[in-house]
Amino acid sequence: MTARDEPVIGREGARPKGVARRLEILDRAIEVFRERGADGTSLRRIAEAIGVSHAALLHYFDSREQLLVAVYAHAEAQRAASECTTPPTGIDVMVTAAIANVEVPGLVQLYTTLVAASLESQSEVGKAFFTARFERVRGQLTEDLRAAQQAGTVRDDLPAEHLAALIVAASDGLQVQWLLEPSVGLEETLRTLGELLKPH
Amino acid sequence: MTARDEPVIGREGARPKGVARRLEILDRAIEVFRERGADGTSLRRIAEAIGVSHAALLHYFDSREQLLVAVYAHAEAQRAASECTTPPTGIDVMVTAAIANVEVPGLVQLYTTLVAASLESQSEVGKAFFTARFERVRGQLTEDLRAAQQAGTVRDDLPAEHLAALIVAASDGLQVQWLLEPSVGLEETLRTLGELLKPH
DNA sequence: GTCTATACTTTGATAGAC
DNA sequence: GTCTATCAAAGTATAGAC
Repeated sequence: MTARDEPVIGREGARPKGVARRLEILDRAIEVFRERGADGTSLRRIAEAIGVSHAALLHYFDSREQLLVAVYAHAEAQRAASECTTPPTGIDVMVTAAIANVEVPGLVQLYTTLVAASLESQSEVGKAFFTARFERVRGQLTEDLRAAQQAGTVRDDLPAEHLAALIVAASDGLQVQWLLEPSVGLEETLRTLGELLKPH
Repeated sequence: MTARDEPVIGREGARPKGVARRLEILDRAIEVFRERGADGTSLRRIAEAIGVSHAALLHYFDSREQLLVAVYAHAEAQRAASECTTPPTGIDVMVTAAIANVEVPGLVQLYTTLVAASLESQSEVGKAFFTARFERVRGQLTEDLRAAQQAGTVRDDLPAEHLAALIVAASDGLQVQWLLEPSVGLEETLRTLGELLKPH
């Protein structure tokens, strides 16, 4: 996935100038999250850190949730773009992604918060974004796993779709457990999942 | 786990009468969640549904988060108490628990929201509750798995602690994926995880 | 001990001026 | 395109009635 594929979250009919300013705001917002985490991320605090009014942010994003989703999507796209070489096996992708996520605690916190918010019935953008994201990640992982099954590196007696969903779920869930209790051992536990997937 | 073991979330020095009223409030709050989900669960809405002022709720609970954590803890304890017979194998426990959870969407939503909130640095009660809960569930599951490993029903070439953390993470993560996209197949995927755990 | 009334502060969101 | 002004709602805290 390259940055070119990044879906534009927010105003659809944005002008080029507006798009540039939007990206500028997103970049600065990501910096804010990296520095201070995802704790006091009200519209006013973000706006203050960027140097504009909170109403200005709502000029580019229809709601606070839309801004936060755009921030997460942008950060994810940036990280994906920085990885030029895509590792072959699916489990390694998730391991390295989880490790990279956890090195920026604010992002995991933001991700978890947004996923939880997307479960609420009011959430429109969040539900759409994460539904699509889960489907995309599971789909990609399923392909990788199927190839690995044919190559003989992953056991082929279980459906790849299930394994893909399990990997995503385990990765998400372990990151949360690790944030609450670092002794869980994120990397080792994910590698144990990798062992589980190997053929007999 | 019986209801007797339920930790008292909230005021420590509560009198018997206060405890009774507290439980009454919790019972009614759970009803509210069952009926309307966890969408518009502000203190004022909950209070209105119960028939008291929102300030009255804060007489029994120090904060909104404390009330919500108590609601979840109470609902979990109720459900645990209703299961008299504890299934032997660890994976089945998680499967049935996940199925039961998902039948009350509001509870999963509440759980996910509270876990996300507990990651914030301000969260005190939430962080304490979920850290303890994860440790307790992982510990119990680790014991079950170790017994199953010695009985030969679970492969013993991988550490039980890792498997326990994986089961919890997969269960939590899959419930979220299922809520966003029911076609994921919560039960089947969890049973596939059970297959992964079987010895060669 | 229990609860209502009330006020304070912050929040997301909107409207309109420049 | 950006701001100020303003609003309604929310969490929180206090005072006092019973």
